[in-house]
Amino acid sequence: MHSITNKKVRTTLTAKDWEREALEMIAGKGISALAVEPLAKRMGITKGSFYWHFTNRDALLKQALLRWEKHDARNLNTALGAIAEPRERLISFFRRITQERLTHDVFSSLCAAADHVLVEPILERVAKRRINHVATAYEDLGFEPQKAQHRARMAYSVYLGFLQLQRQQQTPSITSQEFEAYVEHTIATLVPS
Amino acid sequence: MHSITNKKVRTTLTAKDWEREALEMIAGKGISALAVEPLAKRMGITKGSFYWHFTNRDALLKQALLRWEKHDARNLNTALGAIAEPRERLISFFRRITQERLTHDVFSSLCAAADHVLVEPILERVAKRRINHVATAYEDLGFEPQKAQHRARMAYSVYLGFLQLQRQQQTPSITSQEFEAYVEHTIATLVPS
DNA sequence: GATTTTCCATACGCCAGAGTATGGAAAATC
DNA sequence: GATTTTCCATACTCTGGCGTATGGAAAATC
Repeated sequence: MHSITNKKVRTTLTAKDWEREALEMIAGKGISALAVEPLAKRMGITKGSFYWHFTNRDALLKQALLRWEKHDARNLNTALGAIAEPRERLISFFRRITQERLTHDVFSSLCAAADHVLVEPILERVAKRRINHVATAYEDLGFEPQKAQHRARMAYSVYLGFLQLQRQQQTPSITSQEFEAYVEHTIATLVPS
Repeated sequence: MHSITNKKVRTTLTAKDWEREALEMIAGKGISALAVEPLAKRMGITKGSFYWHFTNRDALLKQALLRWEKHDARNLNTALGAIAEPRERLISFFRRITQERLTHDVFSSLCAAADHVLVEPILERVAKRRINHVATAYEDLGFEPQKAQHRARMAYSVYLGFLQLQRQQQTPSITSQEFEAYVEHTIATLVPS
């Protein structure tokens, strides 16, 4: 009944498989490209399967987004929450821009569809979570709560703006030293030494 | 032959009229909603007219985008280039975020479609133009060219991030004093006194 | 081993939007 | 005032994606 989670062996698909593939699709082509027939083709299967696992397209989207959000929240707490030194915590937050390809590509695609009914609440929660995370780091650095909140929102804006520029290819090559210099500059002006 | 540019009188439409309406549509519903039949309906007319003025949908989009870009470039030079004091020039740049509804709504919609083939080059040129504008302001403030460029890119990122947050309704009400405090904070950290 | 349940293939109907074809009215031109 | 151009309406076709209906094979259950 339950599928064997082996590779190579063609086994029956689960809803989780569809959600994973959906996120891949979103990361690559954006949420508007998340169509069930093309998705099925990518998985070497037909629609028939999909509509057995999900009631409709939005159901898949909803589930996939929730899965992504959980992953992101967990990510924030483990990878970043563990760092004690607040300055390091902030820097690591910005460094993460270049890590975790899939997760960030999905996020970038979601930002591009911020007005979508199913996407908006996700982005809202994620933003609140992340900004608060950064804000506490600033508080640990001695900022008063209000200032910390402002600075955090601003830092997060820089992050969002960076993603935007990345999508328009206005960002210097990610490996170049020019990019490194830029990152150094923004860190220097955003987190006080 | 040429239509009378009077109001009230139902006159024949021009390509310019279509472009204007297209920009309104883009500002309101995004570029993916720029469909010719709905657009025609909004103008109280039918497709037949459209395909007389344009060869296809992309032709309209292209023209509308070019028109918008020109307006934006002109806007940058007149409204902002006139300000002598560099600090004021920068501040005014950020203030403009809340001005010029239509122009900015269009820009916001374009950012959401940054990966579109026709949109990307526009955003690229506009970004380069705006960032350079800000960079020279920073240079006038005494920044060395490299630092000025970095700071400008960062400032522009803040602007883009703000637009993003605005699209996800994560921005405090535009009229509230909380918002004013936030703006003051970002200005304070972005432009040195 | 017969039956039920799980999972998927195939074949449909439906709809929105793109683009085409054609005709016709009104205005401009002669 | 006859003719040509402009500009638009109407009526199609075509495509892609959504969702449904139904049948069938394989696996699980009895």
